[in-house]
This record gives sequence, C-alpha cells and structure tokens, in this order.
Amino acid sequence: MAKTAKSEKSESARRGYHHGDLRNALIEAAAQLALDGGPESVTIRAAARAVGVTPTAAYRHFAGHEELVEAAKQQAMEHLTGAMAAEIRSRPDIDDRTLRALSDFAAIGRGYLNFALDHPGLFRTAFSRGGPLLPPPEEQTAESPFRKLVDAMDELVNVGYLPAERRPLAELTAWSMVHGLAMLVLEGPLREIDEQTRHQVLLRSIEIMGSGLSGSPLPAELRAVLADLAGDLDSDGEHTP
Amino acid sequence: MAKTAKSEKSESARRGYHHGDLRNALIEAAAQLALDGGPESVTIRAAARAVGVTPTAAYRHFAGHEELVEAAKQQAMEHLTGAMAAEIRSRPDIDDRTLRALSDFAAIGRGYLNFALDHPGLFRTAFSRGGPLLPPPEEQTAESPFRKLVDAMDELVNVGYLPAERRPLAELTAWSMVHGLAMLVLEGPLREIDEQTRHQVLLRSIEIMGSGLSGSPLPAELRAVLADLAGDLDSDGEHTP
DNA sequence: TGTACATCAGTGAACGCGCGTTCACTGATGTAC
DNA sequence: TGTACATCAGTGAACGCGCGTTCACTGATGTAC
Repeated sequence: MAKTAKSEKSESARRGYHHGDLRNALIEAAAQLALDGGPESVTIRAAARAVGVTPTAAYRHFAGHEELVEAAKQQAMEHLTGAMAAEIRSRPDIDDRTLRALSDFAAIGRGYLNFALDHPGLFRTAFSRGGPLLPPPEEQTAESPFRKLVDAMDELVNVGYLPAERRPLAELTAWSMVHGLAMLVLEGPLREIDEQTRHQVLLRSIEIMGSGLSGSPLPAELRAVLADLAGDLDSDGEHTP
Repeated sequence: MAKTAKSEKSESARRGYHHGDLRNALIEAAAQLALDGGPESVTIRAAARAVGVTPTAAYRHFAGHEELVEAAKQQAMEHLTGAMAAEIRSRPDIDDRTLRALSDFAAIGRGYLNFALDHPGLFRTAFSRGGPLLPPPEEQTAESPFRKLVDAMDELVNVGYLPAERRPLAELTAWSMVHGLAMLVLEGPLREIDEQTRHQVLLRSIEIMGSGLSGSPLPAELRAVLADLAGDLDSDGEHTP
C-alpha cells in the first residue's frame, strides 16, 4: 500500500500487467458460471477458460478448487443482498408507521422470492452446502437482507403491532417460511405449480405470518397493502421495478 | 405374470437366478449411497460395486445413470414417508379433538425436521433437483406426509379452530415453513446454530403458525401441549420414540 | 537515462481419477422335443 | 426323464470425458545500480 500511495501510476499500470486482475476476473467468471448452472458448474477449468487463461494460472490466486467455489458462493450472496436492497429501496414511502413496517416486512419476503425465481443458479449457489454462514450481528451491514428483516420486525414491536413477548426468533420463522417456499417452488416438489397459485401461497403466507405475529387477524387495510405488494411478485424473467 | 400364477416356484427360483433381483439390489445400494453422501454420491459404478457386480450389469435394468438416480430419489422420499408415518402413529391419543388436531399438526412438523436432521443424505436426495413432484391428490396414499398435513388442517377446520376462509393453501405455508427451517439448519446459513435455539425456533414457528391460522393467540393449554411435542425434537443421531 | 537482474504471473504438457457408456463375450437358466 | 438349444443376465476390457492438480518453463514487469 506504500507503493500505491507513492504513485497513481502503479494502480493503472497493474491493469496492463499480464492479465491485470486475474483473481477478480476468475471470481466474476465463477459467478457467471454459477448464474448459468448453479454451484456444480463452478470449476477451475471452466473459469480459466472463460477468462482466456490456463487453468494453472488460477493456482497463483486460489489455493484450489474449493477456494474458488467459496468465492463464488460469497459473490452469489452479495448479489442477493444487492438485489434485495435495490428492491426495498425502490418502494414508495408510506406514511402510517405500522402499515409501512408491515409492508417492509412483506417486501423483504417478496424480494427474496423474486431473486430466487429470477436467478435460480445464484440462489442455489448462495445457499448450497458449505455456503456462507449467517454472519454475527456486528458483521452484518445495513444492506444485509437478514438485518433488514430484523429491523422490520423490531419496528413492528416499536409500532405496537408485534407484542414484545412474541418477538424472539420470529425473524427465523419468517425467513424459514420464505426460504422453504423458494426451495419447494424452485427445484422441489412444487416446481410445476402454476404461477397464480404460487402468487397466492406467498400472499397467504405473509398473511398467516402477519397475523401469527400480532396474535390477531390482519386489519382489512393491511391486507389490501399486502395484496398490492405481492402483486409485484413476478414469475418468469426479470421483474420490473 | 401368467408364469408366476402357474407355480410359486418361479417366484423363489428367480431369487437364485444369476443375481436374483439385481434391479432392487441396485436401488437399495443407491439409497444407501444417498444416505451416506447425498444424491451426488449415487453413481452406477458405486452402486454396482456395492452389490458386487460389474457396472455393465446395471444397464440390463436401467437405461442409464439418470434412471438410477431417479429411483434413489423416489426411494428417499419413501423413507421420509415411512419415518413420518411411524412417528405420527406412535403418538399417544388425546381426547380433546382440537388439541389432538393441533398436536397432529405439530407432530408432522417435528417429524419432518427430525427426519431431515437424522438422515440428511436422504432428505437432501428426496428434495434434490429433479426429485419427485408432489403427486396429485388422488395418487397420494394415506401414509403420504403431505396428505397427513392436509388432513390435519381439514380437521382444524372441522373442529372450528381454523376459519374456513383461512384454510386455502395453508398447508403449503406450513410446509414451506418447516421445509425452509430444515434447509437453513441442515446445510444453510444456520447450520451452526445451537441445538437449543433450533429447538426454540421450531416451537415459536409452530406457535406463530398456529395462531396465524386461527387469527388469535394460542390458548395456554395448547401451548403446553406443543411445548411437550417440540421437546421430543432431538438433535444428534436417532431420536427415541 | 540505460542496462543487468530478480521477481513472479501465466504457459504447456502431463498425471491420475472416477465417471458414464459400449463392445463382443460367456455361461447359467429355462424350454422344446 | 434326458438332451439340444435359445435366451438373456452378467463379464471384462476398453473408450472418451472433464476434472483437479503438479511440473519445469517462459517471458513480461519492476527495480537496483
């Protein structure tokens, strides 16, 4: 870093140096492989091929195959984080705090499922065996989907919707629900379910979760908001923000 | 079958014929491989090796590798069915119908999670990509876990606990929840969660689901029953019935 | 500023692996006479 | 009941594949004088 501080040149010089930034190029190639074919498709040889380099070259930057795959999983998780953060950011504001908190909550679930359906290869990679563990709270950024879920739930308590004694671990229940739905629908026994049913299951799930949290049925106005949100759930291809 | 009808001998004679029943032997070997190492471990060569036969011999009974793997997945699903049916059967009777229906419901979730934790290889195989689809209702046996879940939910309606308008698709929500929990805890980002937390998440999940269905908090007596049930959730190794 | 040298990113050939799959075959079984 | 023959389940050798990984190497870069 002393070198980098000395001159800007070394920064740009490095670009033309042999390959430039082979490590990151390989990671990006690995992420692309994961996007196309899931974690099984991430191999050293394929990544090297994609970058236009000899497999051996990869061993200058990774201890072995496993390290490349781990990088791809990490990358896939960051894609999920980015996609969800963007989706959540792009939602219109709602004045009523309770309504807002609940709709945040629903949007998180919807974003998760959308990502899974839009990028099955990445989703599978992010959650494949040996993928990244849930980081401890202090290491989670504000963008982290899980952090956003926790925040939304905390807000539900602050707002008086969710009784404090029902709060503990509720985020894990909510996560399980939407994760399970994604898995069952993506590559599980429900993978041939029709789009409308899938849509309705998410709706019902959010509803059940919502009233399961508060301990009372959802007010009609909330149900309307949730229905709107779930309506953005898209099916094939990219979803329009 | 005309032959079989003619004499019982042909039945037993077939046993000693070359290998006897190589097809089923290979399927059983495949299931064992899946138990030990998940679906990736199911190969024609390994199954043949386990049975003590040449790989080529497998091609008399399976069109190719894919067909053997499919058989293993089917087998894994049947194991799940059997294990859950046994677990549900072995529960003590409860007089109160509502209590009973709710505890059935909870036991199904617990059985599912127990199977996943006790036999991760089989669980992963049953739900791996390209695994068996959920059969249409008319093809589900009374033993089918999904059928049992549907029945339990119907009973919750009959008993007046679950309002009919909240019934539709609720079984898919419940399934998603427990499936997601199993995936997250088995090989996902929660795989290093401690046993006690895992236990409590299931408890909270059943509670949230239960009150989310009815639209009102669980009566204290129900919570006590559920806590008992979830207490049977075991962690490492076989669970004791 | 120019030259000799050290460094180290990437090359090319090769290895061993387990896999799926195919081939011509063998030898046990069941059957027709 | 005994013998010739057809059937077909299983053998053994071999193929090509893509993979991970290692080896001695080359040649571009950065640096010391």
